Amino acid sequence: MKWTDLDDNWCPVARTLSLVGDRWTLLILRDCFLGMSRFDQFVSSTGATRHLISDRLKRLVEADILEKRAYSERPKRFEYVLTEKGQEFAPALIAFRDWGKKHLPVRRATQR
Amino acid sequence: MKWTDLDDNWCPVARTLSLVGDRWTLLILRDCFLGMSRFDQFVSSTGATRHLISDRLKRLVEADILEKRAYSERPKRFEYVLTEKGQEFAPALIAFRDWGKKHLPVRRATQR
DNA sequence: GCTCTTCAGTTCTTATTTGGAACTTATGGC
DNA sequence: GCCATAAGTTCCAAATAAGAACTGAAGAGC
Repeated sequence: MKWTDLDDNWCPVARTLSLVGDRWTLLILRDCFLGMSRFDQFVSSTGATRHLISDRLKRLVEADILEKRAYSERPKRFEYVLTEKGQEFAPALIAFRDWGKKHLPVRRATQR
Repeated sequence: MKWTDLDDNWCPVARTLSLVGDRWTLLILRDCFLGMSRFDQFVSSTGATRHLISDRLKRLVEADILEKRAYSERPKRFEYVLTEKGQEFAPALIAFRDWGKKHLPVRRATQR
């Protein structure tokens, strides 16, 4: 079964996962909440390949979670900003952050 | 970059994702919160392959999010139950559920 | 005893997705 | 003319997942 097949699952958690339940997608959203909006920012911040970022941004725009808009006409340059639907995803990321802070402390250099 | 490389990222969201930022892992956790605990239950409930479930359960046990314990000695049978660390992941799933309920309504048969 | 069923996996081969790096296109600056 | 920047796309190799069949231990029914 493919993960996109979850999009009409009875469970709202599964439907949500079919759309954003992927590390890179969630990292892109995190970046948006941190104020980033441009392609190359996402690439360097997440460490994902350009290919992946390109694909995930397309999905997010299609799902109306991000909006792609031109901030420059010549040369053509775009930025991605959270829609209201996207903004409302904040509680999920906050829950991830809090859980990570509590249960996954950063390992120190001495422990590596 | 591989996703497991996120485990010592400065960002708690990224660290959390390196552990559970994968659809099947999150679906397994959802099932645990719904009261499921056995291998075949996870397989049929999530629709993932047995291979995947096997792999993800191993990770979750290793991360101390689930505990594997025998509920029968002869024949050997196991169940997987949430640890306290796992229990505390609930807010994230609740956020996913609420967002999905609000923004991703189930499509009806007539629309397919 | 023999066959069927359940559970908790493992193994196998094939298909899909990712990773990594280079290339493209449009423009601006020096 | 040459280099840089932004936002992608293209290519091939490597890693991961899909799907189905197989294993092993035991119990239930006949």
